Amino acid sequence: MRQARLRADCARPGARYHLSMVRAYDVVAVEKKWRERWATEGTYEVDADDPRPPWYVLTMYPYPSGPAHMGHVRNYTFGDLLVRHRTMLGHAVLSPFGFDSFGLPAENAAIRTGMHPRTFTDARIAELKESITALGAVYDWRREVRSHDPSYIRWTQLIFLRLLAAGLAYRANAPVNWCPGCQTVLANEQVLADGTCERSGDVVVKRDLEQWFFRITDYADELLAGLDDLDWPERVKTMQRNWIGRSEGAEMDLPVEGRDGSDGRPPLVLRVFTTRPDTAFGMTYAVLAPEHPLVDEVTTPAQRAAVEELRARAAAASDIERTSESGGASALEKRGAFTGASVVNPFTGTAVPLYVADYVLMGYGTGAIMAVPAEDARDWDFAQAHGLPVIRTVRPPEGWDEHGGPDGGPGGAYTGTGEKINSAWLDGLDVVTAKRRAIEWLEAEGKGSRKVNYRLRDWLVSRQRFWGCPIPVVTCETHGIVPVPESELPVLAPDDVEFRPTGESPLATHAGFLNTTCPICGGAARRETDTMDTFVDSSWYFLRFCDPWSTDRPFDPDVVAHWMPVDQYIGGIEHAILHLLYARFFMKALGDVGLAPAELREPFARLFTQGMIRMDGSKMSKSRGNLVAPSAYLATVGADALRLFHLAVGPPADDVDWTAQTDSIIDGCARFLDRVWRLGADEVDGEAARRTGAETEDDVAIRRATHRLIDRVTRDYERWSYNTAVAACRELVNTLVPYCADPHAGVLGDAVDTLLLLLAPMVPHVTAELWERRHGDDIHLRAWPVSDPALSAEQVVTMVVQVNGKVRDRLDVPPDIDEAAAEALALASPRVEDVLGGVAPRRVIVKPPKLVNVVV
RNA sequence: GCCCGGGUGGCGGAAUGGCAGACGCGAUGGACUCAAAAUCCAUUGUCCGAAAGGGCGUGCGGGUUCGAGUCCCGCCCCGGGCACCA
Repeated sequence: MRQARLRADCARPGARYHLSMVRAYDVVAVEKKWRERWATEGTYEVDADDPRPPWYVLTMYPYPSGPAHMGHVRNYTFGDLLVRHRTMLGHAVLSPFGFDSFGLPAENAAIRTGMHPRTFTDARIAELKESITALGAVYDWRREVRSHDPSYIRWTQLIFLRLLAAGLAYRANAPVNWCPGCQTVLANEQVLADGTCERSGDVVVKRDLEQWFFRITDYADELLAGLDDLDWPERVKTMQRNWIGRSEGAEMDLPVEGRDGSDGRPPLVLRVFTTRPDTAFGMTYAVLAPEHPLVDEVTTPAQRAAVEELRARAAAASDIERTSESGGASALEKRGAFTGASVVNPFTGTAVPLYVADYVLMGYGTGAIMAVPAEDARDWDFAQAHGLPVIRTVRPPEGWDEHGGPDGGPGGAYTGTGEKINSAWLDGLDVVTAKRRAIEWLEAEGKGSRKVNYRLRDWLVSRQRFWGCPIPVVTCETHGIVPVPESELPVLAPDDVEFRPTGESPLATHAGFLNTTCPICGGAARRETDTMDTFVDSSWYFLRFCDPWSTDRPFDPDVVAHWMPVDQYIGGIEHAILHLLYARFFMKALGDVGLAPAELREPFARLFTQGMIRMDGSKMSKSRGNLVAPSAYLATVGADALRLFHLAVGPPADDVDWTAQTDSIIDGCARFLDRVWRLGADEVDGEAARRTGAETEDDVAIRRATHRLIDRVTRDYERWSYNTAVAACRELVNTLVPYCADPHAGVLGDAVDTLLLLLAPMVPHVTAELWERRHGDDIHLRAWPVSDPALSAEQVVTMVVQVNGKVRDRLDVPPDIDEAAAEALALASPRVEDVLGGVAPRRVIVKPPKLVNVVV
């Protein structure tokens, strides 16, 4: 092996990477050997009756888009490292893998090529599986799941039916987001802030359609409260909190003037939601959303034309136009029209004008507001534009009207705290108290009540696509919507389908699929042609992984209770809201319908979001066409070096820039592994005969360095600081190489063994090979090393001596030196005496054993 | 506009309020070689100095402290999220 000279040119045409180094060992052969070993020996297959304590590591299952790219490599390297590390720590580690295999790309490919999405998808899965395995990532492949597998579809459909039975799934007509590119509706979560589709980038339009929803809003409070106890990145939790958007306030009724019922017409009241009931005395007008059902009713003939024009414009405008044209500070762009009607302020009995304006949204609260320009910036802008009065109900800070505004200009709405004014019986109170009193008054008078509102909407799950899990219901002429009996699941899409360029789902026109019979009466019925959002599949796959063999239910709750929650979940920040919120909802809902353990409320105890790979300033992705294929690296430097690169380059949570320098850094990783190889295989050039017997001072220093390394690396693994763990290992190697000139056999052997154990989770192949040569057994079944405190403790430390905060001397001292000795030693330093020049210290700060600071 | 991150050598990055720049990449010089590759050794923030040594340095301006990359206040720049949610 010493003579092995691998001239590894990059064989693939177009690959960027070219290795010109001569390697110390046959990387490709070694890595292949161990990959096969792990697979045939089932090293990482575990069962629920394993006596070791369970530990569940999960990396988000991928959409199978073909061979792995660098983002996958990075992702699965972190996950695999944890699996191997936890195993060495003595856990039974559940490490499953699967594929999120429903989705639009396969259907688009079918439209393009005529190939059935299943054929296409299975081919992509084979490629991805192959390249993930080539990284040396280990999984319990017996547990593999694929969303599109009939044995998975069956349970996804059963879950749907149970949710339907529990009232957590329902069908409703609603204004929905329609993506013309994807030819389907989207959930709110799948529409980006600029009003485009997160998948296709097309501008999403509003349509009224009958759709299926999951009642996620029933869980809004629990989804919010549950976040507090999760060991997740704060930023992800904040994003979920904002998305749920809980706000407390009150609803109250504003009687429409002249519509008290005395003229025979039914009485008319306008219900509004506000978070600031304390400001009601400052209401100077009210506003309806353009889509509000009362608009027609209240608009006077004189105003009808203007109101109609506004509504037409609002309806035509997409959300982007509506926000971009009128967003921002400019008051004049707030578009609205007077209805001609007035509403009565229940607090004052005063009538104020009622407007229609597009800055009020039908989808939130009641779609109508009381407007208080003095204490709301949007109302202020609108009031300015329409010449409406302002009544302050909170005393603004001194000088607010002169310089309280932006850039010290004139102040506008004041939304802060302060003393209530102009508010009758609320005057003199603070805002919080006034808010409470106002609500109490509303409830006592029967004019309103406390109300909590959420930004969160129910989850729209139906998709007008073919390549998804069919929704298992039929529509019967007499019985309406009827669930398919559970015994008849799964409902599978037919194979003999034709994909049209229009993008229309073939299910909608396939007579054999469409025509069926009603499970209740046996009469003619029509199948539901919508399929489920693929986020439904990914909302429970981690539960199926626990018990993928279950044939009578999706999974055994007891087995799930054994493994769940996932101890460490790893994935991209892009799922901060979508997948992670849906999966949390599913965990709660499945518990409540009796499928999952009821007490298991949260699926993922810890979450880590790794950084993405950027190239030329943008995310490396297939759609941007800037992928760097790992294959060229795997065939040359090998998986270990590529893994090491991702671990060493920086903190795992940070983004990585793929630059012209990157290949050199990867070469450096390969170089390091070569050095480890030479140490482990006793091939260090010029290595002398090894001593035995008594250990010298230098030998003990190596022992100490080895044990300190155990402490450092162990701590770094715990805090996800792999870059510093790698750096620490490199330091030891840098120390060991010169030490090999005159090594003590036992000391060197222990040092190298320790190094291999610490590196094993990071670079599993090369460490396994060296360990086998040295000891004959499998390093990955060995225990994680533990340091000897007597050896890992520092023997001498460098004490810094400062004069006025500037370092003037460094002294070697024992780590347990006391204050008096440290001070005496510092003051006796010739260099310190020199700088002091006879001046007596004014004060001496002593922090043994690290520092003495002499102040003059 | 609001809410989070972040700004440290040529580059990626280290640093429980206590030696700024660990480790690596790149660069420079040297050993080995006919030569190259690989390998090994040394140097590498910046300025002054032959050297010893010293000055200056963590986006900018203040502050707290014996001592600040780290804590506080006010800015600037970069990245991300949210954005008429009443």
